[in-house]
Formats: sequence, structure tokens, C-alpha cells
Amino acid sequence: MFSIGDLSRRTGVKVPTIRYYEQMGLVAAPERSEGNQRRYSRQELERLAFIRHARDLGFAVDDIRSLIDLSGHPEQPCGHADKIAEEQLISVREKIAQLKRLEAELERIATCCNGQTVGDCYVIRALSDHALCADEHG
Amino acid sequence: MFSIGDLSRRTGVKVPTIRYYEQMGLVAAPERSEGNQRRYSRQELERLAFIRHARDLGFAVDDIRSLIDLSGHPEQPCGHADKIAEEQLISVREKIAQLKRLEAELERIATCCNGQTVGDCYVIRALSDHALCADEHG
DNA sequence: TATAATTGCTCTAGTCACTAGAGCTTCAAG
DNA sequence: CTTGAAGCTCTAGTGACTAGAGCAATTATA
Repeated sequence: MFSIGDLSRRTGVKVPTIRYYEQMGLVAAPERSEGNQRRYSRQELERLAFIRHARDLGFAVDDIRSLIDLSGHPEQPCGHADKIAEEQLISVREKIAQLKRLEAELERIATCCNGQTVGDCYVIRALSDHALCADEHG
Repeated sequence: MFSIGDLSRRTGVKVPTIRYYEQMGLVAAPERSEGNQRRYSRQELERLAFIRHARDLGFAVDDIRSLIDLSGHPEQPCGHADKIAEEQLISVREKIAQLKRLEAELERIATCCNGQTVGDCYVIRALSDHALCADEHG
């Protein structure tokens, strides 16, 4: 049996976050000690590790809920789980592409400032005048 | 003079967001018409375009506030503006690196599922067992 | 000019995924 | 048996908006 602090140390999920997940129904409410403190089993530790891992990978809490539901039905086809993972992959790739455009733009902005005062600072001018942008972003 | 809707169309910032920016003190409260509707000048249009541009580039609202303050003092040295832009560039690069790790992990997860049922689905197993990960993430 | 459609107003509350703090109780070590 | 860490519940705050209710003003059309 683990206390909530044990669980936190073993999974890297912060204590208030574990309680929040319980409130959201992502993890079930565990047994309690005589003094009303949460006591977790190994199974609950594993579920929390699953959640932590999925969150690290950027899955939304709703997606995680679906994945947990699916893992409770091991006899069903896994197309849905695949779909969730693939959509997540697409969204990650889109974010990377978007951030690369920002990187290029910021590189230009942050490295071109040779002015001595704000009045002719490239950072400020570039933000004021979209026309100074090499290409579209946002 | 522009109505709030004009401003929205010209800058791409949604109407409620403009009002929210006013509440946050990012844009000043403008003149009002006889019937209490907001009426903006060209200067205010430009400031909002500046904000929009900076938000597109991922600057936090607090950073934008600093940049606006700076642009109101064109005689001062621009080191601070440079610093904000450079920090933003670093943070964007970190996000890209992080997302690339996620991409690699998700690729492995999403493309390796040859099982027919959830029971042996790679997506579910990979999330359950961090040991299946090729390298660290998160 | 009358009316209808659109746009605008304020205000409250909701989103997501937590995080912080107050004020109290229980637990484990010495 | 005491002390200090860890736990409890509850409310409220974060960032950057977004949604909706219930009105008022403006603009376009007949």
C-alpha cells in the first residue's frame, strides 16, 4: 500500500495533481486509512504511470480517458487507440512546423538589432510592421 | 474612426479578445460614440496589430506589455527588447526539441501496432510500460 | 421614414490542466 | 509522547481567452 506521497515520488506526478485526477475521474478513488488518508495498490500506481506517460507525450486528458477505457476491453479491436495516437502524431508535427516558422522569424528579429536605442531597434520595428516579415506566420 | 468590428477584421483579433485586452490594460480604453460604442483611431489599430503580431510569435502578454512600454521610450537603449526576443527564441527552440522527441516516440507507437485487438495493441502497451520507450522524454 | 438585420454593450461563467494557500488532522520517527 | 512532515478539504487563482444571456445602438434595405 502506497501513500499519495509515495505514488507521487514513484510516478513524478505531483500530489495535488493526483487528487485533481481523482476529482476528474481519471483515477478511481482509492481505499482510505483509518485516519482518512489515501492508500493505493500497485495497480493504481501503474495506472498513474500510464497517465503520466501519456501526458508527457502530449495526449489530452480526454484522450487518456479513452485510452484507459480501451485498455479495459482487451478483446476489442484496437483501431480507436491507433487513431488517437495517429492524430496526436499529426498534431505534434503541425506544432513543430509552426514553431519552426516562428524560429526563423525570431532569428531574424533577434539577431538583426544593431541600433543603439529603442527608436531604431529591429525587434520593435519588426513587431510594429508585419511587412518586415520574410514570410507569413501565425 | 473604427468600430471594434472594423478593428477585428483589420487585425484578425476577435472582438471579445479586443475587449479582454482592454480589460488587461494591454490596449487603452478608446473614445466612445454617443451610444457608448468603442471608436478607435489609426494609432490604436497599429498597436493592436503589434500585439497580434507578437502573440503570433508566441510572446506572453507580459512580454508584450514590456515591449509596448519600451516602444514608448524610443530614446532608451534597446537591450531589453533584444533580451525579450532572444529569450523567446530560446524557448521556441526548446519546445521544438521537446516536440521532436515526442514525434519520434509517437511514430514508434503509432506505426508499430499490428495486433488486432486492444489486448496486444502497441499503443496501449507502450503507454503502460515506459520501458518500451527507446529513450527518455518528458 | 420605418423596420429589420447586424453589430455592439456589460456581465457572468466556462475552458484546460493544473497550482497555491488556508486551516486543520494524521502519521512515523526518535 | 512529542514533534515535524505529510495528509486532508475547500476555495480561489493561473493564462489567454471563449461562450452565452439579455439588452442597446447602428446600418441597410424597403
